[in-house]
Amino acid sequence: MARPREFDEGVALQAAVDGFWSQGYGAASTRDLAARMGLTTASFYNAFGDKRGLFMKALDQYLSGTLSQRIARLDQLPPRQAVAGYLADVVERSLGDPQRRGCMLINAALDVTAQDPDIRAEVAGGLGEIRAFFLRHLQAGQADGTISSAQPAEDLSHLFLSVVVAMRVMARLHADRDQLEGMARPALALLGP
Amino acid sequence: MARPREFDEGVALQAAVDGFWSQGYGAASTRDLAARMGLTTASFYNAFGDKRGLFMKALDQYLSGTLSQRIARLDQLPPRQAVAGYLADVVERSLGDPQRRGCMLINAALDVTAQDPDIRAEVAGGLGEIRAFFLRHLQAGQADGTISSAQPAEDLSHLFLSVVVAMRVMARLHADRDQLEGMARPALALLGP
DNA sequence: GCGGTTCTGTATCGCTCGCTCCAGTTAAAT
DNA sequence: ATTTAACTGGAGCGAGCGATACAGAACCGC
Repeated sequence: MARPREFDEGVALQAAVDGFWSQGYGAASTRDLAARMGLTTASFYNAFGDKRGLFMKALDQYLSGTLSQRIARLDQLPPRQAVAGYLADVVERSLGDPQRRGCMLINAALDVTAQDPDIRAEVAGGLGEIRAFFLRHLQAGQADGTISSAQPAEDLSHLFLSVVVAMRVMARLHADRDQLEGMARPALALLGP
Repeated sequence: MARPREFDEGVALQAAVDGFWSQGYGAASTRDLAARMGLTTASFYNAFGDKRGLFMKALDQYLSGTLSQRIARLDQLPPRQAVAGYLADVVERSLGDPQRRGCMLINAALDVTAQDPDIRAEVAGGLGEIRAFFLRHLQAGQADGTISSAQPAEDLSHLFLSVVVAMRVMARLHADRDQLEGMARPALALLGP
């Protein structure tokens, strides 16, 4: 019936993720985003609505890509290794990015976008997924005795989430490996011998 | 020699702190800031140079006000109470702010301003002060036996900093008391009985 | 190959941004 | 009282912003 798109929506969206990730919502201009995505202004607005809509789609893509993939991979491990593995993964990702962009989800939490209820809900949902991952494995580990039950799994899951969040913030400030691993060590000590 | 200022620099600067705090660096326009501060554009630039300069002065004011005062107050307490008191203080401040602005210092860490080396250094310095506070009291507590020495004070100080950072991030997402105190409880458990 | 529909490319729109300029005002120094 | 230097008020600069308009190009079903 009509002329087909000349670009791949998924590829373009990933370029938008990169743009928002490294520049933040406010600082990423629609012109720059469109250029990164290889689109003209018209195609940009035609395909993605407006800047806010694009951001929400980009956040979706980030969550269902980076985050969900990591969780799925670590879910295969025994509880204790899954928990420790998540922290180790965050350290490596943080140190491995020369741009020190941190985590798009956590960056968004402190961005102005957090004043937008829809976006705030999506960010809170993403962080909730991370906490649910920790809670799931902490409970499993406490059930099979590989993780100490001295602290409630609920509380521990909050603590592990807070370590992840803080690592990502510190990573943006060019924290080194000692600082990041220093955060993780005492938290992991709570899991018991 | 000349006409004196009609405004108080400290009062105006505090208004700028509020503006940057609630809106962030990028989203706070010079027009809005000047209006909050009760200044015309000319006086604004005359007195504070430019937006970036104002932000750095505002960050200074925030650090030497809010942060240093809290540290000075808690330094009077015994080590264990000082550490626990800091966390309790952050919880109350976070929940007590109806705007949920979090902490200006930590907001700045994830703002675009963090790409500016000078600002990043100042933010890192502020966070370093918080960690130094924890380290000081953790070491004192380990020395007098009121705090467990099972974990190195260095590592613990990183963990407590990460709890503070994460609390402030979560506060912006309207986290409730359970979440914030859930982060604190296991961390405090590491201090021993 | 033709009609209809959706795409692309470019030229803007109206607005706000950070910042500057300058005439006019004020008050200390002489 | 005059000079002089700093401050005030407000207009306005160029640039960039998010978003739109519209003409033409490309493809599908027929």
